[in-house]
Amino acid sequence: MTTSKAQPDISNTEFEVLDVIWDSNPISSNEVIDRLNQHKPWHEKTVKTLLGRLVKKGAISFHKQQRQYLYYPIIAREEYVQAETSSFLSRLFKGKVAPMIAGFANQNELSKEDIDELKAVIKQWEQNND
Amino acid sequence: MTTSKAQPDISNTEFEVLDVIWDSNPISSNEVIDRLNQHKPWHEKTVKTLLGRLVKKGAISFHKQQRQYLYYPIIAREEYVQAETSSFLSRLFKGKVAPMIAGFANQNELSKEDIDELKAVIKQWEQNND
DNA sequence: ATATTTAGACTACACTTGTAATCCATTTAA
DNA sequence: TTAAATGGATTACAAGTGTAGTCTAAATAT
Repeated sequence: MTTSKAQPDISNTEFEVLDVIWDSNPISSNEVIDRLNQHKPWHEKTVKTLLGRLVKKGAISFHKQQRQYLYYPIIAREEYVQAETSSFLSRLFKGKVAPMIAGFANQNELSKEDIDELKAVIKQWEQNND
Repeated sequence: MTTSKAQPDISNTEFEVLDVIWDSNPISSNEVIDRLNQHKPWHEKTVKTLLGRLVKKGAISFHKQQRQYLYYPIIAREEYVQAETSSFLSRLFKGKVAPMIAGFANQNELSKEDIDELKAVIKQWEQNND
């Protein structure tokens, strides 16, 4: 059975923070800040606000280590990503994957590698559904 | 050459309105309202607000027919959809399509039909890139 | 032991978004 | 020809978002 929980609404910036936490956890706010700052010049306070919002939304939680918090995810990346993907596909492509790939192909955004990978995914699917 | 314009940020509700306009245009606000209301119970005023916002954002425009406006899209659906797709894929799948499909497959969300369609897309791609 | 730094909590504030209501000038109906 | 309806413009307003600043208590440095 496929259990699908309603995901809380996670904003774009919140997602970037969450992604760091998915990547490595438990993790302190400072570590999150450091990692983010390799790419984004976000103020420390900003990141902390986002951490707080993610906690409030139930996307992450933490346990205390002395005075600091160590954060960890509550929702799984796979689940979240799958839910987002489904809603994305249904919004823009009536829920069908092939038209999305086709649109991509038309824009010349598919490489030989992508094609090979797609073939592998298909082969895998066929093995599981013979 | 692939010309990619920066798309204005279009909200979820705005997108639904825009989608009606893509579907049939030029179109009056009343027609938009009627079509939307086959699925969404949005107040007339709400839809008009959204039309106004879309105009302000440069996504649509209109010409007057007496006292009414007839709206038409400025940005093309294909372009918009492609831009959204790229940003979606880069956010969640490092820009690669195959992992997205794979995730879908793992959730048992791929039907035989989807697979056949994907194969067709691949075959098409290969013909264009021999 | 005091001064300073630090961690998190709370507050701020403009902008966007969803969801209309009100205002005003025409059209249209009575 | 006066009243009502209609179309668009303007205004409203709470919740969410991006982006911090301030407050407060604890830890650390001097």
